[in-house]
Amino acid sequence: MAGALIVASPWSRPLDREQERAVKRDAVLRAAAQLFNEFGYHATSLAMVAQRLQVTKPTLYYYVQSKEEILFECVRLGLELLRSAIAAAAASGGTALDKLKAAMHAYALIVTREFGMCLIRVGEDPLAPESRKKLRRLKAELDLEFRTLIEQGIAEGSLAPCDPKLAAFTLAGALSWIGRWFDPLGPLSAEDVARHSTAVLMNGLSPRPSAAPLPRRRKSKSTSTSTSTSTSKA
Amino acid sequence: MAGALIVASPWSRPLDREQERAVKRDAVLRAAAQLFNEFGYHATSLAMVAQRLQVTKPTLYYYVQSKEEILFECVRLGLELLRSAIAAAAASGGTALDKLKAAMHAYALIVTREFGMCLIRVGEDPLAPESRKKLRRLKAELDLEFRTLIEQGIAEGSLAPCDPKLAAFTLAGALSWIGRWFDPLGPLSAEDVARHSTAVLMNGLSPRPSAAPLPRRRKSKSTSTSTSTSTSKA
DNA sequence: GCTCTCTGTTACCCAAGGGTAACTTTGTTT
DNA sequence: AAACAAAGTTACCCTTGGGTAACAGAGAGC
Repeated sequence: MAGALIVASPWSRPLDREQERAVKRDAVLRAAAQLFNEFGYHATSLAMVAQRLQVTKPTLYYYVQSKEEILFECVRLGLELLRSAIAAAAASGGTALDKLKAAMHAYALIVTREFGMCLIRVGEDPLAPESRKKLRRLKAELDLEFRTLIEQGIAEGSLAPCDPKLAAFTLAGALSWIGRWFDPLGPLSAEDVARHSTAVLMNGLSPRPSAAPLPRRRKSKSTSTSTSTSTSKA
Repeated sequence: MAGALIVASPWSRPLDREQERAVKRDAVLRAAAQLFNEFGYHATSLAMVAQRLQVTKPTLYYYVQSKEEILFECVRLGLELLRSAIAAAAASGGTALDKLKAAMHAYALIVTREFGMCLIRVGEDPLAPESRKKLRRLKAELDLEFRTLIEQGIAEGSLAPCDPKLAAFTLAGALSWIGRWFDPLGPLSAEDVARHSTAVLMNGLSPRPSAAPLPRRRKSKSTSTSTSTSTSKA
C-alpha cells in the first residue's frame, strides 16, 4: 500500500487520484479481513463489508473484481508480511539462533493483525485451484526460509539437532495458532504473547539443568478467564 | 457410538434397529466431517454428503435435524475424544511429566482423525451462539485439565516454571496445528508426527547441555516435498 | 391379505447472496 | 457553460443450497 509515496505536492493531481483509490481499496480489504476473521469467509456477505464501510455493495466492485479476489489479496498480503519479516530477520546480523528468535517473534506479531490472522483463520481453502497454486508458492518460499534458519542453527550448534522439517512444522504451528485465539481487546498484549511463546518454544517444557529460567508472570496463575484450547476466540 | 453394546441376540429386534440407526447416523457424521475438512463447512453442501453416502439429500434428514446439528456433533465428538484421552492420561500412574507426555501424544493423534480434525479445521465459528456456548464449556474443561497437568508438573519439579496458561496455549497450538496440515495419505505417519512434535515441545529448540538428544531422522533432511507453513493441506 | 412403521425417493419451495445494468451526482478540464 | 470521467446509488437477475411435502417399497403384526 505504501509503495512509492512521493511528497504530497499540489501538482500531479492524477497521482492523488490513484493514491486515494489505493487507500480505499486497502480499506475494503482490511474491513473484509476483519469480518472474515470474525465470521468466516462464506458467512461474510459483501453487504456486510459494504455496511461496515458505510457504502453499498456495488461500490465494492469499483475497487475489486470479486469476493474471491478480496480473499486472495488478504491472504497474499498476510503471506507477504510474513515473508518479508522473516527475510529481514534472516538478513540481520547475529547468530542463526538470534535470527530465528527474531523471525519467530515477528511471525507471532503478524498473525495477530488482520491480514496475518486472515491467512491463519481463513486460509486459501475457499479459493479456486489456480489461486491456491500461487499462494502455495509463496508459502513454500516462506517455509524454506524458516527451515533454512533452523538448519543453519543446527549446523552452527546453537540449536539442538532435530528434523528441520518437522521442527519447522511444530514451530510454525504453535505460532500460527496464536492467530486463532488472540483477541486484540483481551488482557494480553501481542508483545507479551509473542515473547512468551517464543521462549517456551526455544526452551521447551522440561526444566533445564542450570540455564536461566523462563520469564515467570507476576501473578502466578490465571491471567484471565478465557479458554485457550483449539478454536476459541476470546 | 459403541455405547452399551450387548451380545447380538436373535431376540430383541428393536435393539438391532436402534443400533443400525446409530451406525448410519455415525456414517453421516463421519462423511460430513471428511468433506468439511476438505472443503470447509459452508462450501460443503448436503448434496455432497449425500452423494458420498450414495443416498439422496432428504435421507440425511432422517438421521439429522439440520446441517448445523451435523457440525455441532462433529465438533462435540472431537472435543469428547480429546477430553477423555486427556482425562485417561491424567488418571494413569506415573509422574505429572509422564501424564503430560501421554496427553500430548494422544492429542496429536486425535487431531489427525476426522472428528478431531473437524474440530480444528472448522471449529465452532459457523454455529449459532447457543451451540457455541455448549462447546465452549467442553473446551473449558479440556483446557483446565491440560493446564492442571502443567501446574502439577511445575510443582513436582519435572517441568520448567512458566505461566501455565500461556504454556498450555502454546502446546495446544502446536499440537492442534497438526490437524491443519496432516494428510493421512502423506509420507509421515500420525505416530511419527505425534512423537516428534511432543519431543520438540518438551525439549525446545535450544540444545540441552548434556541430556539425551532428540530423535534424529535417518535421512537427515527433507522427509518429503510438501509445504509446512500455515494452512497448507499436503 | 391388509395395514402400519421404517426408510428412502422425487419434486418442489424459498431465502440468501454474488454479481450486473443503468441511472445520478460530483468535480475537473477545456 | 459544456462535456466528460470518476464514484456511488437503486433496482434487478439468477444460481446455489438448506429444508420440506408428498409419495413408494420392504418387512412385521392382526
